[in-house]
Amino acid sequence: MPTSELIPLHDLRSCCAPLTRAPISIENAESLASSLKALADPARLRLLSMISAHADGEACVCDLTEPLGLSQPTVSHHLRVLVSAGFLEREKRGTWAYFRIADGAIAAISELLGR
Amino acid sequence: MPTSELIPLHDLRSCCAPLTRAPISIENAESLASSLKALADPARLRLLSMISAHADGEACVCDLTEPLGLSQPTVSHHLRVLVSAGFLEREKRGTWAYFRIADGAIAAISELLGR
DNA sequence: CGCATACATTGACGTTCGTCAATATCTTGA
DNA sequence: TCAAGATATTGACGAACGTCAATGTATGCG
Repeated sequence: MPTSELIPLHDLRSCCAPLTRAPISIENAESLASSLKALADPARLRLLSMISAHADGEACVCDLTEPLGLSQPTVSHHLRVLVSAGFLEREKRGTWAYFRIADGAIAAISELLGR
Repeated sequence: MPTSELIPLHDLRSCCAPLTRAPISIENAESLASSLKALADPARLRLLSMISAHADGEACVCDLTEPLGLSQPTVSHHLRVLVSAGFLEREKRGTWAYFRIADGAIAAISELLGR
């Protein structure tokens, strides 16, 4: 099963109105739910937090595995989910894969929910 | 299994800093993930949207079942999840149960994520 | 009281999810 | 070219989730 690509967060943002104004469409509800689902896990929230608090705003898997307390495959899995959802960007430099927060991604969700 | 009560959203709000500043604690990550999980479902997002767009900002189960396209027990289930998470308030009037958006609930999540 | 209506609860079922051990792939350096 | 290290993928397993049919509970009305 290929990593199913989620709808880009920018598309969510372009959706008509805040959640609480007019009835959301089924398609938009599914898109937003997918994005929220990617965020709705303690390990992934901690990963986002750890990465953005890390030096230079980036971190490799090896920086994250031990402090998170999960196995390396599990960490890779969570990072992949976050990249697919558009919350992280991945850059391979040498043997290492560096992850950083995708600019504006979290703000997009935030705006969609609130006002 | 008794409806497990989630940490009140206000407590989430009081948490130290935005997600992207300092490493979030495990406890806070779990609280926030629980709240997000309650939101991360298409049916529940549509319910929130339909309720706040409904006349007087409130709706009963019977208003929601048919437009949502799910069975009455399923709708009740989703509403219970949203009430438990603090996104909805429930008021029983006669035979009907009226639901409305809990003031500031969504904004609390929104603020926690963004900026 | 007894029936109808509105909603909640229970129990079951298939699906999705989080996790790990094992293994595969890729990159660097000797 | 080979070995070592970093990351990704696969496969398996139990837990949690979304859904419904069936049933339970409570409220209002004759």
